[in-house]
Amino acid sequence: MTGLANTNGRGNKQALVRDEILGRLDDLQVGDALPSERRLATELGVSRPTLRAVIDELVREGLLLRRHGSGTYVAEPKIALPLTMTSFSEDMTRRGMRPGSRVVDFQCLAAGAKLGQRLQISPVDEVWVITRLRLADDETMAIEWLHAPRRLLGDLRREELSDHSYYELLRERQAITIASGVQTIEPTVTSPEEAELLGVPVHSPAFLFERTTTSDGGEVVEFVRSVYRGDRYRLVTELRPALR
Amino acid sequence: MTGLANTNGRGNKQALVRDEILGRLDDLQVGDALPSERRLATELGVSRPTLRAVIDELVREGLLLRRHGSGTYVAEPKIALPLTMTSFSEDMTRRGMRPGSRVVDFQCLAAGAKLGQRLQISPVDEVWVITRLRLADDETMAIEWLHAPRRLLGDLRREELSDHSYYELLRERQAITIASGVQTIEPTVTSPEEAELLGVPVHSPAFLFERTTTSDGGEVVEFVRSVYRGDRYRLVTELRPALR
DNA sequence: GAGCGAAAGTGGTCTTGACCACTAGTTGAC
DNA sequence: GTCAACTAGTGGTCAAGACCACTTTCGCTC
Repeated sequence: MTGLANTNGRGNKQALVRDEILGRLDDLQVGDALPSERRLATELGVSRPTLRAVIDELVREGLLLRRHGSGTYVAEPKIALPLTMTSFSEDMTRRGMRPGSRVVDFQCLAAGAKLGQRLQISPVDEVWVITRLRLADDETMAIEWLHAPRRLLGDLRREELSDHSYYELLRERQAITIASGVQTIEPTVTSPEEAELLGVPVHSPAFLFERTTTSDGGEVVEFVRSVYRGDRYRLVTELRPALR
Repeated sequence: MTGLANTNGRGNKQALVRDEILGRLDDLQVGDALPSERRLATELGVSRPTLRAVIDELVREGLLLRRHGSGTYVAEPKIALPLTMTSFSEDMTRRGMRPGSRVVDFQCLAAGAKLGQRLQISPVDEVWVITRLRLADDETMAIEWLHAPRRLLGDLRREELSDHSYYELLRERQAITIASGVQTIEPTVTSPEEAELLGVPVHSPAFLFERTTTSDGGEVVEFVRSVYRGDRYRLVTELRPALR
């Protein structure tokens, strides 16, 4: 899935160490201990402060946890919590800001196992992956990666993306109407690639949104992953009467 | 407002430096430059890596921004974005987890200017400030600071807080019914105090919730500030038909 | 076998120093 | 007045090292 890599070719030692540690995490269970910092630093050929900086990141991201005097351990996964939301453009307009959107990349790929599962298609089926920036008053506020089964859109030209929303294209081409969806929101920190696109420092607090949307015929029509700047964003919820 | 301090008496150099910089920020405008790192380090009597660690935090929190080769500047404030939400206990129960709540502190204070404004009372009016932990299966998931005008609750005993929700107390004592509210959600990182209460490392990603709730008579009955663990939480939204 | 103290191991904090990469300001030539 | 080159300033990355504080393990004694 594009947008997830945290080593965007800069190849500095921190990035390389991070890759290495993430690779090792694949082979570990929750609760397993990593080698000690001194040992890992030696093994990976970096200084201990450099290693610690990377482990600091992974701890902040909830992947690792440290215990003073004991060790560094693989952390436990997350819990879900529900709520609802309106669209970016609508919100920006309501705030007297001019919403904008810019496609920075789009390509067609085989779905693969994970994305195939999310979209409920075969892993070999093709998927459009569209990378867009969401702007308000010409400032980048969010990055969005839209994944849509190719069979729903057929061949696609960049101009079509600029001139129409995905939902409009679905309606026009396939007579498909959006019915419902599920979205998750997590706090995160920006990767180097995300930081560059958003114009913020690396490892800044941010919102990570992931949304799976279903048509009224019951099929999954998109999976969207977005990163919203935490320095320029907060969510506001209108609370309903008879709060529990 | 309790819970905001990020130096909980540990008094290490990073905490002291952080206080000092935050103090200086009070006198600066958005866009103003801080003194250079080398200069600040000398002025504050710390090493440059130590200073940088603190500035890293403040950058992550969206208070400062750095430009390579240019300087460190006061960052711009945030934008709002709306949505809605259900209660902690309800969610935990739905997930097959046992919700719990524990009062760790409660005291009566004069509101002060800021809190007075939020609660629409005089700054000299008294306010109950109740600090609670929210637990699921005996693990702390969130910290909550409830601020309520004293005149709504009168004198309060700890057992009353444990045996009743605030809303029940309002109904019983004042015949007040909750009508609506506004809540904001931001990504943040945990302070040392919050980290200790939550049992997570300092500067871990977390959700910061702030909620102001109004009765059907139109008066503000509470201001609540909560920090939810980002490593054990994500928000899930059910999206409505006809997404815009 | 249990308990206690010491040692060894762990993470946490800080310093000094070096060097890289970027930006902004200054100066000189045209 | 403009432009290019240079310099000085900025942040960014990394290393080596020391020492503190906590936890775990081991060895010895009872």
